[in-house]
Amino acid sequence: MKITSKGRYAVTAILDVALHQDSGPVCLADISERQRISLSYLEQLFSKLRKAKLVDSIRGPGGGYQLAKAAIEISIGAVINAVNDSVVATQCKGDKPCSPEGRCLTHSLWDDFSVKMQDFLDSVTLGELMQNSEILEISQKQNKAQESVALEKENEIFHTNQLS
Amino acid sequence: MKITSKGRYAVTAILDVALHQDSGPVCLADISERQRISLSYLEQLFSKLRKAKLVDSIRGPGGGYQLAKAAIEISIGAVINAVNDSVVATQCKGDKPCSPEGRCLTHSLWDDFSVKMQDFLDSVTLGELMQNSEILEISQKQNKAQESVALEKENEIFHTNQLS
DNA sequence: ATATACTTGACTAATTTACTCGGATTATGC
DNA sequence: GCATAATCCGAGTAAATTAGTCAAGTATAT
Repeated sequence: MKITSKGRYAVTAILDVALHQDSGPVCLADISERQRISLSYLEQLFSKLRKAKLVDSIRGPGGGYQLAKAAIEISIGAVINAVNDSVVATQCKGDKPCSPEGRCLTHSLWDDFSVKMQDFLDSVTLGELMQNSEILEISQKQNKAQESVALEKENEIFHTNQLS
Repeated sequence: MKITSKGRYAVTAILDVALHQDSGPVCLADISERQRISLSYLEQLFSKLRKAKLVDSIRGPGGGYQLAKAAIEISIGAVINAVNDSVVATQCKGDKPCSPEGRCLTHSLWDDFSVKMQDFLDSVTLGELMQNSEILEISQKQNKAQESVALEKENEIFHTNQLS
């Protein structure tokens, strides 16, 4: 399990698909422009996302990518695993302990943690993030609406409501 | 926030200190031998761990490193952050939205996730991992004890208990 | 047909990782 | 005080990874 900017690119890119697929397949050129990720790099990432069955591709004009399942069923962990090359599994496993005293123990401790982290990453889904954001966005819009109303009343409330 | 094998090296190394510091300061040469990490690389890692006030150093013969606080107060997140160079913060923050439509939104979604992950990493401590492992170790010893008993009975139970 | 868009593979600059080397500093025990 | 054990420190480097380019395809809608 590795988490680098490559994973961030993949997650933001697939999130872009999730956010825009209502109006049909999302093509990489659009994602490239919106997210400022190079087209060729997106091609590499989506090739892996497709092989991991996280997105479906539609070729030809008007084509692009769609989520292969509901956003709530796609975990961040799956996206990140998809774009990272399979780990070399340099750690020893439970069955074949590695020789130097103390090493196997720390390995198993790291494995403990590794499993916890994987569980965490698998528990967060694109859908969940999108929901949070919608709430956030709505509340921001509400704030803005209130703000413009508030501006008119500014002088009246300015000194009476500093703590909100 | 980045999670790579560098972080794993740091965590296993500081875990090694935690596991062996009962008998005085733990020197890097011992960690190097036990964990098969090059001495010079350990020096770099512990330089950062020390600057992050996660370990204390004792120089001279018989010296080495000790945890700067209780294992239960040292989070995996702190260890990983300590050894990774400070992130360039290429993402836009809430106050200064980045221009292309859709980009800022996906950035804030990623930030949502980033905060969740940081919280998770901060919630797991060295002490917690060590406790789990002690339980694991004890249960393994018990298993081994049972196994040697079981070996004597092997022929009797071999065909009657395949599914356990 | 033709333009659109995915598909694939080879190649590359920049960055990071993991490591080496050489030395300097500090503390201990004889 | 001197050898030794250990941390400190910085420069340098080969290998790996990242992020990207380029070029040649294939499938499909109009």
